[in-house]
Amino acid sequence: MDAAKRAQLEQNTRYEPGDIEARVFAEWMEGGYFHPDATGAPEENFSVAIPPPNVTGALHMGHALNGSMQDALVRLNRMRGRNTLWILGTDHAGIATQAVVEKELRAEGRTRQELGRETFVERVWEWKEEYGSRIVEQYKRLGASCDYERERFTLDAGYVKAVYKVFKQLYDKGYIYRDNYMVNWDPGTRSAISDLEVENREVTDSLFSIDYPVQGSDRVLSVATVRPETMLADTAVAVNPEDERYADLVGQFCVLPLVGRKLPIIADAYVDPEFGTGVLKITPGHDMNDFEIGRRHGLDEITVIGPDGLLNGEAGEFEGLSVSEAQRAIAARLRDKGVLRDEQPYTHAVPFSHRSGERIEPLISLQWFCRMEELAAPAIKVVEEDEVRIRPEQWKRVYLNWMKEIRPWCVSRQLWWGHQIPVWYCGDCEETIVAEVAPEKCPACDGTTLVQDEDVLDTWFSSALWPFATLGWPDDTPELRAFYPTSFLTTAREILFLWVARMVMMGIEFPGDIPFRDVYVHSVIQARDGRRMSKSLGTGIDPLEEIDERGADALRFGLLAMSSTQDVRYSDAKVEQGADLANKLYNASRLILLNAAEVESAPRTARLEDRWLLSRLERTIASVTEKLETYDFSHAVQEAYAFVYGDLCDWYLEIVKPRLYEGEEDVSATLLYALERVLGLLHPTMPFVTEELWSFHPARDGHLVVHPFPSADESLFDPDAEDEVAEEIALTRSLRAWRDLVGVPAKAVLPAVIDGMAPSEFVGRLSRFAFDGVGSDPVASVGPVRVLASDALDAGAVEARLGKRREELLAEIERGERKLGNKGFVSKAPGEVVEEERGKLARYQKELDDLGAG
RNA sequence: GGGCGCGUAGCUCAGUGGGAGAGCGCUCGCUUCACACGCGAGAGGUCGCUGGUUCGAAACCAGCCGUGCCCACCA
Repeated sequence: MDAAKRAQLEQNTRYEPGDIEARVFAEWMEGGYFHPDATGAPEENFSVAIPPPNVTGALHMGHALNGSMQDALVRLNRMRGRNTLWILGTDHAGIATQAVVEKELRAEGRTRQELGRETFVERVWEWKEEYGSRIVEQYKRLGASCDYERERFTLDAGYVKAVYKVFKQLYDKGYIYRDNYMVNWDPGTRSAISDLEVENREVTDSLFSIDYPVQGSDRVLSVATVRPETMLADTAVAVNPEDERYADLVGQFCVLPLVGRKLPIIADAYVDPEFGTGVLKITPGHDMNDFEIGRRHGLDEITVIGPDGLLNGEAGEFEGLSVSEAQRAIAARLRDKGVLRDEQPYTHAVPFSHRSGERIEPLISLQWFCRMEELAAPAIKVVEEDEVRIRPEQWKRVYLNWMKEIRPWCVSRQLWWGHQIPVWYCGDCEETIVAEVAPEKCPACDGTTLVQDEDVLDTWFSSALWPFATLGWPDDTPELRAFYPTSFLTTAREILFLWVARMVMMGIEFPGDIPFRDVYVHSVIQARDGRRMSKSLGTGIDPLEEIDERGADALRFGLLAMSSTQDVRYSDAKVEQGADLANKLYNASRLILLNAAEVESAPRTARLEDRWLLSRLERTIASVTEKLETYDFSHAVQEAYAFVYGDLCDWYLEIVKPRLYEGEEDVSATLLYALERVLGLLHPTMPFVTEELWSFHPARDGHLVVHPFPSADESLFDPDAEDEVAEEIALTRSLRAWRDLVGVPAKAVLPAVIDGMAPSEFVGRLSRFAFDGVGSDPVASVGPVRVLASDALDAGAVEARLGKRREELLAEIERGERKLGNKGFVSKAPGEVVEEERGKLARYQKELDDLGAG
């Protein structure tokens, strides 16, 4: 350590992450540590594809947690010498990004329609160029060791190539098809959205009962509906085939009130005879179930609600009304006609758009779909057989249940921002051409009036290719050969279906191998009050503010420590704990580095206390490492914390201070060794402070980021030393507690004698007892220690403490005797448990005897 | 309607068959020459309720109460 660095350590008594983090990160980037060569095989390499954040986004706590977990494993493996690649990039996020830019346009008083498609898309690209890199910069603040030189975007040229190739191949296999089908229409974005983008909310509507007269009869069928406005599109009335009440009417007709249309009365098992009157009006144009019933029975499909959410020309006099206006108007008309039999409040689940928040309008429209059964089959198999391991285990079942009931995926979106569907229609001969690149002319008629499909693909269609498209697929790139399949994926459970499942399917279908070996589904960090962290609720906590305030290491430690298999509330205390740990490491390092003799960092085992520390250290390394490897981040970091605070700082450093100040070589070597290993152990989770401290370490031969990760040295495990020192520590604590409870002045050194073998020197020093046996009569016992009378002792307090201890012991002895007096316990409990109980009883009995009768 | 969780110290959470733990907060004592973002000590819990299994239950089983999330085509 040169003089300047030494002065730096001497002067600053606190760890200040602010400037250090930026400097250390710059050193990593300069060193090129995050940019591996594309060499080696995937089995020996380590690679991760980051869940790509939306370009519209800013780093939120979900990213920060997810990033902390990935970085911990990426750094661990990089330190282990594996060729390690962490790919990052952003997602074009069709709807979300288009919405942001449209909002900007609105503020200028313009619309995207005024601009036209081409200009609008250019405008979104400009927006992306200006703001799209913000989130990547924010990942750097977190310390994420991604390969920033291999950044990808789901709309960059190579990616488009991959998407088009996939579309074409799926089309050629017959999986992708175009059909008039009922979709979830979002009037807010005026686009179809997939089932997964729909969220159901509890809503209280009115349940109307409307009388439909049976033709040529005076009977009426009363039907219940929450959507009378769709009755204009009714094309049948259905009853359950088993329902005897209506058996005679099946095959006859009703008359649709207000419209006068003849509606066949059909029988379909979907109808629940128990619900309402057991009669269901069928509106194939505006209800998902009715649509399916309609297709089964060959019913007409009438559309009365347009894509704008307004009633169309089919609605006659109601044309132009909004859905809710139409509902009121129609209900009023039905009331006038005396056919509105009943109206009741009714609470049920109603689909809403996850995107716009508007109520979904099921509409029939011409869309592109992808059938999923064939793609799902192998994706089910690999998870069932644990080739792809989903952890925690419960999410494996959730994945499989969903996959086994998979439905066709509506992949087209009526947007402008995204991958425009690679389908062209010939204006001359009506040929449909699906191609990976825009065709020059129609292959059927050589016509050149080709028009590309207006729609774009669902954003998740391109995200599904992420793990391999980012590595250069479909080209046979060195990256693909070296890093695919990737090693693992961390994700929030909300995108298990939306993204993870689809990556598995596409990975198997295209590059021909699973996209990752392990999927770890992490918990969700909620706001401090237990609500969802969300921008719109105002409950979000900004990771960048936390980093500014307490440092990236503190935030990373905090997030990992609070993470769990269940959702948890954000805990400032855990982040604070991380900041405290960084400061503790810094100060422990100061103590060691400024005082150690000039020796080589190495374990020295001549002395008991050193063997104890080394054994504790190596066990901690083994345990923390094992927890990191099994995604148990929370216990990993908390265990490391406990070692640093407890074993290392509270005990070992206090025990060896005299030796350290003397510049003794054994303790210097051991401390340098322990520090080196602790910094390495903590580097994956707290990279900045550990890298910074490493820069002061005499053993340093390069950056810690590529220093070998410590591997537990079992030859240093020493159970005897651990037991022996643990006992001495326990004795020290009892002595300190006794002093405190008896109210001995803090500085007073109490004379005492001790039974049996003399304990280590530190017991007396750290408890401020002098075991030299001079003084008067013993006045109290603490374990094997006889405290002698002295001026510092208050006789009354000593007596009170003695009495209290006696009571405690009597209670313990009673408990032990009761337990050992239980015949069932003695005969059925394992022998060692019984023995342990006997031992405890004997110890308590002895302590009581030593205290005297009082 | 189905599925999955959760209910442990004032707060946030660990603990999954042998004497209740951590961090924060609280109380008391320490300006001890690494750190007052510190050190030492302590108080605080019939482990949601009721039954059951067991020599032994916070943990396993059943029921109930409370609470959260996911999935779902009963109008």
